[in-house]
Amino acid sequence: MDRSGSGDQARQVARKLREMIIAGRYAPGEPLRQDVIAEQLGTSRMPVREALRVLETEGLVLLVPNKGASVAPLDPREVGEIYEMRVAAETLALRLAIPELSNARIDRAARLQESVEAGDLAAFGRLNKAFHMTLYEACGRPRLLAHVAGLNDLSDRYLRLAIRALDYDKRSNDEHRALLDACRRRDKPAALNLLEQHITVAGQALQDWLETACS
Amino acid sequence: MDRSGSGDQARQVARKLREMIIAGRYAPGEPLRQDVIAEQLGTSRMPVREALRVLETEGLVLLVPNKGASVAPLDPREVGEIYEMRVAAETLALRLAIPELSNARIDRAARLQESVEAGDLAAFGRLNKAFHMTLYEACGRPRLLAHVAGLNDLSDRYLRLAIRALDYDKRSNDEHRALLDACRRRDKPAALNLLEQHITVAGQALQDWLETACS
DNA sequence: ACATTCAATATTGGATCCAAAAAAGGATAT
DNA sequence: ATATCCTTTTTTGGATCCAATATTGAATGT
Repeated sequence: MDRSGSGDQARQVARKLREMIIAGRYAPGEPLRQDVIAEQLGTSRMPVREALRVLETEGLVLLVPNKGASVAPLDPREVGEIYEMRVAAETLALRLAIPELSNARIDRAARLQESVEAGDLAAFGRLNKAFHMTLYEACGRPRLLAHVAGLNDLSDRYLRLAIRALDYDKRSNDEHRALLDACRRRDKPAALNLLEQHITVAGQALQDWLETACS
Repeated sequence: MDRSGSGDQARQVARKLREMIIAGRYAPGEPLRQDVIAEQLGTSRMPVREALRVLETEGLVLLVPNKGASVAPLDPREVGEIYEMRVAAETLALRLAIPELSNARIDRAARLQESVEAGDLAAFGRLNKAFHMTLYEACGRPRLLAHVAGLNDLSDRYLRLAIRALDYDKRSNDEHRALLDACRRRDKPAALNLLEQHITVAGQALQDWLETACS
């Protein structure tokens, strides 16, 4: 098959499963049978087992000895924790990024924001993440960026459920534009404030909706 | 039931390898041969392979397709990034912990600090981590705590190298006592300030020493 | 009818096997 | 002597095999 990753099917399996779980194509709590996945992806169980280990440490899969793997359940009470961590990590990333921001990068982010506003709801998660990451990437901290991306993956699973009900994207657009403006002015305090509010408010709205809707 | 041995050797292997790497018993960059480790730990290669995947996502192991695993190299330039992340994560943890801190927990931390001061240098890393985590655990955020613990593991690899040269532990003791005092007074701003300084200064000293000593 | 026990089944975890890729070593040519 | 090619060895990655554990379901007894 794909020779590009020859010698590394576990990574490919992990990537595919990760996308599927984040996109909600596997239900939370759903058991993940090794042989089923292996057959679906046309490999043996071995790469699947390694992939499941990786996804477990990423927090997307629950792995119980001798019982097997299942999609990590969604717990609305966890949303608060994830968003608290996002505020901490993303404000750090932006703080470190702003002094390094080039106009070209800001323009790139602005174009992504236009795509967000033009795109459909299905693409929102992906484009929204790309917008934020484009700004953060200027900080040049690979480990921090990986951490931010991981938190984004975790929260996207919850966001999917609420995005329609909350008009989440509408609200987000104004804040994104304001953030871009602050970045253009290289106004660090304003940008950090906007970002913190952006994330905090979004997390609060999300958690509120989940807790009322799921009960 | 006998939870200890059966059903999950991969976790045990991961735990042992993790400890070995953090303790510096494997040199940075050293290749990790699957069959060697398997024989040393009395298992087959399979649990070793799964463990290596896990340790790779934790940032302790480098895994190159078809080439094998090696202990993640130490790069002094990375120390700054890790400590920036520690400040963000640990101040968050402490901020959330302080309102929940019981006197019993503070006393427990204080006893750990006494152990730190009494213990030898070899035990410093472990006891120091236990001291901090005891305070943080009151925040009740499992994911955040796991993240903090992971960052601690990463920085301990560097700290090991410099701890003797820097009289790191001496400096640390005063700051720990001051932090305990602030916690006893439930003085959140003071505690957060002390913690931020504690981590930042330690990181700076560590990075400076590494960059001069390694060049 | 219901709970319990025990056999049958399914699924995981670990070991082994095999092929492919990389590394090591040695012969040859310049 | 050195570089290059080719063979041999080592090591990884993936598939398969087997044992141990968990789950299912049926049979039995109350």
